[in-house]
Amino acid sequence: MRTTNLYAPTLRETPAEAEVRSHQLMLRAGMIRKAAGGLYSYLPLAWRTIKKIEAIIREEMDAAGGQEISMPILQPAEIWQESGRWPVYGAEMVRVTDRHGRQFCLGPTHEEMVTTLVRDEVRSYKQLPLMLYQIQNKYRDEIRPRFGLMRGREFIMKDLYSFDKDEEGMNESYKKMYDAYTNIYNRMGLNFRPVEADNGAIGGGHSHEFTVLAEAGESSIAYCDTCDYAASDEKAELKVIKAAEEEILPLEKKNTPDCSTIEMVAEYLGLPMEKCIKAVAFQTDTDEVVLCFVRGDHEVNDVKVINLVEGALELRMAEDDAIRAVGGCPGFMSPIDIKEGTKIIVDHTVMEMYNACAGANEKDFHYINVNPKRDFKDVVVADIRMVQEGDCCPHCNGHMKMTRGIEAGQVFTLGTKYSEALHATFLDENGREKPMMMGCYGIGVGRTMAAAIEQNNDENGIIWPKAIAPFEVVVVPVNGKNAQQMELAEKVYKELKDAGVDALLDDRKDRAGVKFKDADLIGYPIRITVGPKTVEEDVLELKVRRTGETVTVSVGEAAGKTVEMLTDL
RNA sequence: CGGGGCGUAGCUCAGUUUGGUAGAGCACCUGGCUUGGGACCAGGGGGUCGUAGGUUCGAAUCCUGUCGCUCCGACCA
Repeated sequence: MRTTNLYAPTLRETPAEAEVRSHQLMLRAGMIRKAAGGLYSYLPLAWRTIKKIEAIIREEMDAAGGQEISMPILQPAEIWQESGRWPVYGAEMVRVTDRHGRQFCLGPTHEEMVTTLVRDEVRSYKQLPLMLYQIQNKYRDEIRPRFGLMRGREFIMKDLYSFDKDEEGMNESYKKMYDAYTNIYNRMGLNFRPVEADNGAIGGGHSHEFTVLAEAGESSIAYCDTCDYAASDEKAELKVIKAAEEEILPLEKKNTPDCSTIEMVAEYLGLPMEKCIKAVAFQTDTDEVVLCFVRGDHEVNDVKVINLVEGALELRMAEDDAIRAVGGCPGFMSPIDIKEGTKIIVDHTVMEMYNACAGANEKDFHYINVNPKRDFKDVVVADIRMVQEGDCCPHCNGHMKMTRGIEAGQVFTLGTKYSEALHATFLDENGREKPMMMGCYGIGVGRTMAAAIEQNNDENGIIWPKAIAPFEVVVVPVNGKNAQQMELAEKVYKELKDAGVDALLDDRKDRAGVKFKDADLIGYPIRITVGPKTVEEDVLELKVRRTGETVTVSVGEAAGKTVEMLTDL
């Protein structure tokens, strides 16, 4: 490919609409252009990278036993009604009506489609396991599309669905996909972590998010500095923290005027925050009040709370009246003296505290010498706190660190949620009808590209990992109007192509600076410069984008040396 | 959907406070000159100032509606 024949309009300045690095750089490098909010055209450079990412995904999916298919994007409402998701999916689903008044949607995901595809053909356990995947556009009418390709309304996604005859098989399929994903992200050269994730409403089973580590990431993850434990902050398990044993003192009420926050109480009474008990009151979607208590220096993790409250789908902060109705006093709450039957959840670390301070359920009063084991009645004890940097790892003696990441892929087991709803059943060895055990495994392709840029850039532009670079090497003749330089550049370019290198020749007649700036911006892993010295002394320069390292070789050695350097990158 | 910000040339933005002939840099076209890090000189093309209405002798500028973009929040791959 030659630059004069490549549609890659680079921008010297950063368009105002782009906030994050990957978005800015993709626009500047002439990779993408916006059609409307959350909708983008992929120009040749971006599309080459997308195809390289897809190729890696395909190889690993196929190697793991997956078979590629393609299912409709436009999907009939019926199958969604059958699974029960037509009404619940909400405004996020793009719905369309055809000329006959039939309803359809643009698929936000393909569980219904693939399950109905399989149920009509698979009858016997002998036809299982089965793994089908596709790389397809998906549609979600996001409330707020943002960050360029990171959160669009139309996005490219690889989705694989596994069908097994039993749980054991499903777990095997899960393991295969987990390993395949690990290979995929390793091959792309990305720094990532498989992170234990909360799969909330989707139901039990395993779930990992493959998170590319980057500061601009939307998800906050916690990982152990010693073992390989990593989890989303919402999911991270926490050990009980034992407090030093103390003599148990009698409960005492203290006047604490206007001390409605932990900081104020702690300061007023001269106690450290970890001697106080923090109260947070929630109300469920059915208006049940749930009182939660954690140590003063901790935070409540509402996802853990939701999972503990039967039937609750969401929580909001409780209204003051609702708190009073169960005997609590906003700002001065404790589990003591709360109306019987009220749901009270106490973090397991709180139960280990001695002579702590907690609200007295009366305005401007707190109790001191609260001893939860003695004083708390009818409470649920559980892990409900949010992980913090420095917490002990639940699996080893290490400590937790926090970082941010971009969720680029996710794997989870579905069990029989869709196979039951859509009657995807088979006959087992004993002739009994059973629903298939399913799993689903997604990779956001465009998001992965954005994540790669987010993780690999500097002030001059993108620094592509070679496996997904739009071109591996760019050959730049310093003076495009100098026939001798052009001739040598052509020669090097041809030798690179012959050696199997994915090369680009910058044959523009622009000044050298323009071509160098573009090369840095677009981020080709290696740049080969052909200049006057090449003509006069038979030497040219190979420059590594990431390190800035340059080596000088003869024209004849160029292709061989490039191949060698690419191998080491 | 709640809360901020912004819509003026292809891009980045000035001009809006205090109403009076539409601006700059970059990009683009022509010619010259130049060629190892986004040159230089000369000439040129390009905007119903998002849109609809109102106030005014006169509106990019003031008022109202509306559309779009963007950031934060709730939601999510």
